[in-house]
Amino acid sequence: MRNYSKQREDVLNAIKELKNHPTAEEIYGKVKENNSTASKGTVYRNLKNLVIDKKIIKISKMEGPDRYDLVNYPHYHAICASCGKVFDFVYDFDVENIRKSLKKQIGENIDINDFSLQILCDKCKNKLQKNKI
Amino acid sequence: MRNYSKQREDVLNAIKELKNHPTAEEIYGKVKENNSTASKGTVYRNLKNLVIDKKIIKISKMEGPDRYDLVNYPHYHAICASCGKVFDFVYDFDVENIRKSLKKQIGENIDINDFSLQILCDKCKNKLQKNKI
DNA sequence: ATAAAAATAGGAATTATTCCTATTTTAAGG
DNA sequence: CCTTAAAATAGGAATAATTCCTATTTTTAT
Repeated sequence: MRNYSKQREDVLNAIKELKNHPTAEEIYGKVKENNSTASKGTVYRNLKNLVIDKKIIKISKMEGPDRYDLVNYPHYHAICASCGKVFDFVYDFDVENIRKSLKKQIGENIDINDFSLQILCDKCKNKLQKNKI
Repeated sequence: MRNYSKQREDVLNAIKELKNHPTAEEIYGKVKENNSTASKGTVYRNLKNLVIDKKIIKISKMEGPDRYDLVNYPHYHAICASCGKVFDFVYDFDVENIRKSLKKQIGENIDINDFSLQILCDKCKNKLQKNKI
């Protein structure tokens, strides 16, 4: 594993400090607050690299910018399609079996980095019911 | 269930015609090609509504705009964090059990609309190995 | 020590998404 | 069938998010 550049560490540290799924913009802000030289391009590049390296994952919602979260303990995200609320949860997915199944279907021995669930939360379910959407 | 507006159907039809995970822009293009009056705002609004209604799902990658796919048969998506390649796959997730687990953890009886996997495909794994990233 | 490869700064350029207002359409009630 | 309120839309401006570009710096490999 190649050593992280100063800037990549700055990005990772910013996420650690921010907590609660910051956006790229918020991360860039924190990075600058910490007097890192990292430019916006560098932040985006390193967010991608950190995702590839499984240090962080990206959380995408139906609205607003993408968000990022540390991979510090094994948890996943369930994201409401309607209101965008993100629920952290733990679950023991049978990763090995899923990987085998994928191997069979696509012929590749991929690595599984993350699961995410798109859901409808109670509040939104009720509201949609009421509005008959 | 409220009837779909003409425009919402136009958006859904555009996705059906396009196949292969079109972007909002591509969908808007197709919608216009089909002489729908739908504006861009309408396309985005209805993409969200169609996701909430489980007619389509959104696919988010590490780069490029979000993409959409029909929920026509039960399949999920595994997305390479590095190259963005999307693999369709079928898997029998134990939805009921996952839902129960979520109920216990977050106290809500959410609906699960979709699963998605963030992965590293073989090609990218090898390239990263080679480059020691 | 040196050359090649990779990463960065700085910010411009582009692209994606949201938002706004006036208008039109739909739903509900009498 | 009217009437009114709520919801959805058109059109496009405004905003926000992301990518891209060039010159420079840093790292890696030899």
